[in-house]
Amino acid sequence: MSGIYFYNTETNRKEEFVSIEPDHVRMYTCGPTVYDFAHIGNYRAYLFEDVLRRYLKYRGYKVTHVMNLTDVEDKIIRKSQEQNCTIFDVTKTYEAAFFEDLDSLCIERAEHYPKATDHVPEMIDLIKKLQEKGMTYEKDGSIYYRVNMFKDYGRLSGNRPETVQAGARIDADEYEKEEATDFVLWKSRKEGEHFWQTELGEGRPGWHIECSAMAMKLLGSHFDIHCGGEDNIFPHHENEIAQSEGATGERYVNYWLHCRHLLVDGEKMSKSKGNFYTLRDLMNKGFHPMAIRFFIVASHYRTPVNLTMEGLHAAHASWSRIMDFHGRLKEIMQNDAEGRRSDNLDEERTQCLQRFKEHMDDDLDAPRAVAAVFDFIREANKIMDEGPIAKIQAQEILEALSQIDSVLGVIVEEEFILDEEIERLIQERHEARKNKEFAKADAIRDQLTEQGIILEDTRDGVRWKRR
RNA sequence: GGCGGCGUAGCCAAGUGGUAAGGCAGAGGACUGCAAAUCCUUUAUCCCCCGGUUCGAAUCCGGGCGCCGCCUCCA
Repeated sequence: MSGIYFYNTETNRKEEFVSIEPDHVRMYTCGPTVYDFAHIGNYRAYLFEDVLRRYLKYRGYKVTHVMNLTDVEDKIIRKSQEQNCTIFDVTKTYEAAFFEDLDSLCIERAEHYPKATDHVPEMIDLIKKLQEKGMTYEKDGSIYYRVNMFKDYGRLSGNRPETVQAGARIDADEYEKEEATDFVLWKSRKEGEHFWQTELGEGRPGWHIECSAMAMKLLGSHFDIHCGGEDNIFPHHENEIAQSEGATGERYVNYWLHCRHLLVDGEKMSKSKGNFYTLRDLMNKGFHPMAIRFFIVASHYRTPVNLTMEGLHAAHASWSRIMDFHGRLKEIMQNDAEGRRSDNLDEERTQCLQRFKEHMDDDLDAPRAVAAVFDFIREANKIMDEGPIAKIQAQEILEALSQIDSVLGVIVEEEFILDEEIERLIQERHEARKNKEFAKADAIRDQLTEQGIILEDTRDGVRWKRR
């Protein structure tokens, strides 16, 4: 059987994935800077990574996944100064919000969420290693990485140091460095800023160093996969390679996977354009988090996704189709009647699972994998329309669906109870229908629809679901 | 200026040499008291444009046009 293929940013090719340790994948993904609520574009990256880790598990790997939390950085410091509080007061709020959002989106927890502020000693060690190798220089108490000392610089992004300088914007950093491409490893203390007292002096770490230090601490100096949004390719990940490999002399990461940005109405999200959405904003507009998840998860991670309200509505409809199918099977399981077994259905189920795997193996081609699921749903519905199927078969399909959903993560098993008032209305409508008082029955149905409860009359009685 | 990516129906989106998946929306039909759900039929003579290679290209090559991202701390 063929293996899994991923598009590696470093080689610009799809490559067969081979883990360093058999059956175990070690991956690092760049997490949020907890200075504000994350927006839906940020979650695209986390959702892509979630599907990646879920799929690796689906394919039998044990996954050790590390996602960092950047909790010391310019914007955090600025906010703490404005609000006259510590950086920790700022970060704890948004960190909590971040985890709440992960739960809303059914994003699985990574194995580790290291924070930068907890790993200053590790960063210091790494910087010292680079110093010993003569790859750094100091200016006014700050320490810089000398990019020219790393001959492989530019391997990932294709930006060679000499071309970066050509047309790049003028360095806006307040710190002094020799070459435009050099970057700061350690920032000397500034008045009013949070700082650490260390053997490198008083100051705080630069941004890139935290990922190298924490990744290598938790995953080793050479691991399998590193992910992030496309904007991380340069300079962040390029610099991570330079730091890590510069210090260890070993290869840092085998596969670099990056997702494209999520656009809003064709444009990059920004506060000034007013097209900036947090997950909470979209939920307040009435979108179910699973519809939002489906919208993103069913797109290909290497294609820019354009978020529109129309698109979200379509995603909700598609997701409902899956949920309806799931509900239909659950209902069969609960019915007393026993149906017949359909060989065709077995065939369709097997084929669906096979196609799902085949497409996900091909660089996580979710659009095609999802199409296979819809094909199956249509065929299965057709067979079930012809007559009841055997319970055991419904059970098998539910199991297949659950396997697929262990990757997509969009099926919610909510066993919620209707409150008495609604229960009473449904009963009242039932009576009205029996007496052919259709106007009254329809009025009740409309009323419940407004409350988000949809009624469907079937041969076996009324069925209800949430919008 | 440098690096990378994209351009397929009303919308979203697959397809990288063999004659256009899938979802949403729309239209018609079956079912229904009416709906909903479900099923059936239907919706691109054609894949941004122009050349070229080929028996054959949306798919490869060359040249345009348009759009997006990155180029120092934004996923």
